[in-house]
Amino acid sequence: MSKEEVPLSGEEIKTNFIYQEIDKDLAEGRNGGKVLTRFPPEPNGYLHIGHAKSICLNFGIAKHYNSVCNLRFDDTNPIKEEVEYIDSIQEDIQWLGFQWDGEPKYASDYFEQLYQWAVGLIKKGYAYVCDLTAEQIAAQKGSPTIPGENSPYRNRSVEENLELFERMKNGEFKEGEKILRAKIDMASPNMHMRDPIMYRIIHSDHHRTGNKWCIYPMYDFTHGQSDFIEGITHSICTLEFEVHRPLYNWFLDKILEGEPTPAVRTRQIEFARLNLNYTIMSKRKLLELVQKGIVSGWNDPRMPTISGLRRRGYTPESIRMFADKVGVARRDNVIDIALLEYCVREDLNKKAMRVNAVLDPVKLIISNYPEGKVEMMETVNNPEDESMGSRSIPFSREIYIERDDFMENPPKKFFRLAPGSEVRLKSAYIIKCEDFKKDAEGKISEIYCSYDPDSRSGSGGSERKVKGTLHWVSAAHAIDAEVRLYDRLFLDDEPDGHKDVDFKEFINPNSLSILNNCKMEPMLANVQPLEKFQFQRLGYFSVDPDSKEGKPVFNRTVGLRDSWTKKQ
RNA sequence: UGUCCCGUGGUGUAAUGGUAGCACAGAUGGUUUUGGUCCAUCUAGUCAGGGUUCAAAUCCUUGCGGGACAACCA
Repeated sequence: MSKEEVPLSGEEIKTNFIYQEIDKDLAEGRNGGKVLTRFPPEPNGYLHIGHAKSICLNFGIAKHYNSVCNLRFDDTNPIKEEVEYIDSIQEDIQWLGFQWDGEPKYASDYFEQLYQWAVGLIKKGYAYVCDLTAEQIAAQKGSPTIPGENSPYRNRSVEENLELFERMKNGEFKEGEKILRAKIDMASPNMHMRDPIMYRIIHSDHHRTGNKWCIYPMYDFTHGQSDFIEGITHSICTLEFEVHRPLYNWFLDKILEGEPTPAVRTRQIEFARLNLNYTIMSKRKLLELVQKGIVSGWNDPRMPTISGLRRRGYTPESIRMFADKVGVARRDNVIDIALLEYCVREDLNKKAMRVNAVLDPVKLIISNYPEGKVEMMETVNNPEDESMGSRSIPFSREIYIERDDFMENPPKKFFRLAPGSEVRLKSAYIIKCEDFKKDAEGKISEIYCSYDPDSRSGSGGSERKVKGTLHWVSAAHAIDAEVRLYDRLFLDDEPDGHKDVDFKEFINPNSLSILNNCKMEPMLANVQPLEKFQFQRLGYFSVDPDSKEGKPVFNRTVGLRDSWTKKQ
């Protein structure tokens, strides 16, 4: 693939094993040549970059095979699920650039059908009501190496099971008093086949069905059937569900026993979930960060959530590019966060307007430049994209430059400003440092320079080469702005990989630093939330929604690649 | 002492019995009015042993290593 063709999900040739499996199914004539996928989040948290991988995969497959992808909320546990999450999930998927087929679907839409199937399984002798407590069930379940024991309720008559299940549905029992279990094999080497629970009693209102139900189906008795109802051909999920696959197939087999062969029979295919170094991906732990106020919310720019990345300044294109580059396979993986950063730089390099912003300003006075004079300097908006044109920026006698760009005693390869040295002011003149002043604490307070009037950018005399080029803003014209710099949230490359240390122990105390005295060129007074810029020589920055009229707030998405500080 | 899955450069991912390739990361040089971009070059890999074959990363086998599974979560 050439550099010109930015790979986007579903738009280029796929080589991962899932596509190969689908091709195989198609070649064998399965499912009448149809392909239909689904993305099935539980609405119990915000989507994160790991979900983005799954979204790109499922929607990408649909697109590749000229089909569609369903969005289905797996909402079988009213205790954990909230409408806020349903809304955020839809927003995030659409922002990523994908659209599900028709209306969003809900597992709860199928509660009635699921109930009927459960009754059917009881009648066929494949399910029974069990009175054991959670503790008793755990005790008689055995372990991976020790077979379990049968429940004393395992051989209740069909009639009794039917009556009891009906009474469970009618709310005649307390939570935990009774459950419906599948009758499979308590000695199975697969723990999930040891008479798994199909229904439990929960006396909580459900966000969609209200108080209609007080029994709720478990994941295993819901997911495969929901796929089946929707005609999903390939049910793609992560590796930890692999051991559920026999059960997924068992329920469908038993439900379909005695029925005509269906046109579509879903196949579950598992792939390895995404892991990122220096990052946690567990929804439970992300929720903990939110609830304990360690971050400002699910969309804190340090969070690996889609909404966090969006606020940080990531683009949908960059995230899709990332999803393509990490690939899809079955081996455990830990992706270097540098790849994510590469992707957003790659995207923004082509799109972002270059502007001048000085984050840590120090005043520089050009002694031989006339007081009160203002020149408008032409500067190109994006050297990577001529069509973005150019603009004018004001230049005057007093400017701000970056404190880092001056050193009193520079090392040999320092190309910036130092006593007696010359630098180019980007899009303006070459200046020479003549003197500087320090305050009482020994901090540089002012720098004095002379300029070469023949060196104006674009003029004949501008050919002269100097080693360094600095960004700057005219002091009289600069606007004030706030900039938020982010560093990784965790100092350990695998924060939740330590058995004896809680992941919160690794939180980086300096993951956020706020700069309040930044000086920027005038055009940045009027910006819209999520607008993106390259601050010349610094990095990519995105306008935060906290911005106020005349006082913008910028989030640093990612710094530019920097081969200078690396050398230090 | 169980069942299942997985082992390709530092990190990912291709090669599906026929030249181990690509990307990120790292290093070096060139261009440059961003120490950015771009360009060029380099570093570095098939977990180990045995077998099948003209030929094995690929098939078989035995080890070794990693992971998943014992929620009325999904």
